[in-house]
Amino acid sequence: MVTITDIAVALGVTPSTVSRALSGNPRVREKTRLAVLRKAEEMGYERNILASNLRKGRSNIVGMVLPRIHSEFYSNVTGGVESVLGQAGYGVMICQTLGSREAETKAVRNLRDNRVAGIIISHAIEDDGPEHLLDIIGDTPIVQFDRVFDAIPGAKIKCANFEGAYIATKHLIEAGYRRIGAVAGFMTSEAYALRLEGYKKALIDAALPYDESIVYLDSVVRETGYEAGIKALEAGCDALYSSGAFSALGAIEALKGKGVKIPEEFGIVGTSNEEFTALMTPSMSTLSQHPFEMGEEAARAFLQGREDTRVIPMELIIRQSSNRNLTGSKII
Amino acid sequence: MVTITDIAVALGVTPSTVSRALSGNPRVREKTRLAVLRKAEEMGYERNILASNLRKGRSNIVGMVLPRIHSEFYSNVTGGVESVLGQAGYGVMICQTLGSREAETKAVRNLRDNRVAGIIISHAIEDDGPEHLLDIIGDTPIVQFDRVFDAIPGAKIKCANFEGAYIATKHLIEAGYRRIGAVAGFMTSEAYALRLEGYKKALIDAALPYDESIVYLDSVVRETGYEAGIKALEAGCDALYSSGAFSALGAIEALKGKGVKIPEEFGIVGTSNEEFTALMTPSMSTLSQHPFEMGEEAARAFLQGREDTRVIPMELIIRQSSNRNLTGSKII
DNA sequence: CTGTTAGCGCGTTCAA
DNA sequence: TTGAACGCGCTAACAG
Repeated sequence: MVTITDIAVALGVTPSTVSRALSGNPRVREKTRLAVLRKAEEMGYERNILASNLRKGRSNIVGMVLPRIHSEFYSNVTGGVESVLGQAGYGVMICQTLGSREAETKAVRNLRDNRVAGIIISHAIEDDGPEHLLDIIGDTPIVQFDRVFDAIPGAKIKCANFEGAYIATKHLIEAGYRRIGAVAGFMTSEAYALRLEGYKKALIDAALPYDESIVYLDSVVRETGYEAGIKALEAGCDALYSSGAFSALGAIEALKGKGVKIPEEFGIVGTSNEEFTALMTPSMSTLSQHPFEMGEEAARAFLQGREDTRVIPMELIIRQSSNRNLTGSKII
Repeated sequence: MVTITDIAVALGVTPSTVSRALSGNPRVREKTRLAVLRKAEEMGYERNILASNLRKGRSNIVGMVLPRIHSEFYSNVTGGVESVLGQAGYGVMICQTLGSREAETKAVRNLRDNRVAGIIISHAIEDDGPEHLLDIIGDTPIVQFDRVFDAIPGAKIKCANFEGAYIATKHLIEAGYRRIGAVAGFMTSEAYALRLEGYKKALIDAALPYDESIVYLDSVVRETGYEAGIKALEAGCDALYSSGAFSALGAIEALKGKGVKIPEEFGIVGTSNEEFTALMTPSMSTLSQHPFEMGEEAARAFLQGREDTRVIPMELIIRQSSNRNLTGSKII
């Protein structure tokens, strides 16, 4: 394994000069720089990043902490992060928490011990606050996305949850639905709480009543969506906005099972543009969170050392499940 | 930041002893070991992995090289890898190649420079051989999965491509279909070539003719699947086995567009149990590759230093798209 | 612009 | 069973 010292002796200079030339330090003559580069190439030199990391006290790796990697949303965010950070010469190390606060704590501590250059994190669903992290992150730059805690310093990338739910609900209203329920998720999550607010605001702006009896607060999975669909029907609803995609799927299945025609008799919009939403029958209208772009943005926030909060707009993708009497919106 | 030297002075011993005690070296008195451990705990010592890595010449990170992370298959493999390696104290660093040989070469070189403990890789679709990697992997342990090259030493995790395509085709035959075409993919990929062989064998075993005119050699994407569906219909087929899921989707769309009833008039089985296959209408029968298990197996191969080849069975999941006259198979 | 000096923190010799 | 000493390879401060 050839080192900078080898190059240095071969060239009759010191390791410092070689190091400078290799790392693009301007305090080195152009001629020397070229000579070093050529010699390094010639001798098949490969920088020992481990040594470099130790010397600098920081690794060239950014840790990503997320509930799970095998999900449409998280895998796309990760893809976006990797594409930007890889370009910039950083490695991306992933850690799954499976929604457990304990696993998240362990992952962050492990990353801290690895002296990672930064951490990009979306908090575990179990988290009800940032206390378990505050004392272990130290001075590691941290970028939060999607599920964020304001009490943790650093950049934050959020979805436009309020605005998204607002335009989704508004779209249902414009399509002529009048009694619109919501599969809203747990209010311990800021994201879900904001979506519910957006839904509420859209109703109020349209002078429609906000009725808590048709707002279903539960996890946004297929089963609870199914139940919500049944209940909404019994409650006389003609539409549902769902804060999840799988819960919207469950609702559609429930309604189809009851022989209800979608979108003629009942309209549905889900959240999160999972692949299946475009391929099912009827295809599902959804709010896309642009996960890949969120990942890119998170990576850029890290690279630029930003500390601000950015909001990524949601995009309403209108498909069959709500496409009745359409008035001037985007169809895909 | 507290170091082993800090602990050593606090205890009146040398850093060597502390190092030994901490790393479980037996050449240290039990009493001393306990004292060191307690002191380390008390002082909030965290081992500097960077220094440890440099000293050992190897990092505690395993690199994963794959075409892209945002796919059902790869994200699940990655999930499996991370869950096993995370447990074992390794970090998982991901690198996307987007199918480019050049990007793959760069990624592997980068991992080598990072002195990773090992590499888990599925080759880029552009790769037509392992030449670009042979001279840069050095002595890094390498585990290949799915798209593998036998010329690269080390463990290999393959799908049971031949057997999977065989049982899928056999299932179509047993369901009563008689002229079964294939959307077969490019033969430059061993995986696709083996699937075609399995398809062929099933036909021959059932005394059905193997007809090259209804074998469509093209990429297995939605568009080519659509075209294959049209052509298969014109060629008088009553079923298709597809080596991809999206190509099978395209074929189903083509047939539905032509008013062909599925599965009554036409049967389809796809490969790769993408989430949407269960949720579309009609739901698609598929071969599941068990990607999560493949990832776990790849990780274990690395941990155990294995060099063998293991084959993960495919599972036929029978859904609506081929569920006609069913004779004793599993339905989900 | 280049050299000198001095570690980063740990693990592993060798010697006691 | 412990200590002393060294160096993994690189970078940064300081000096010239």
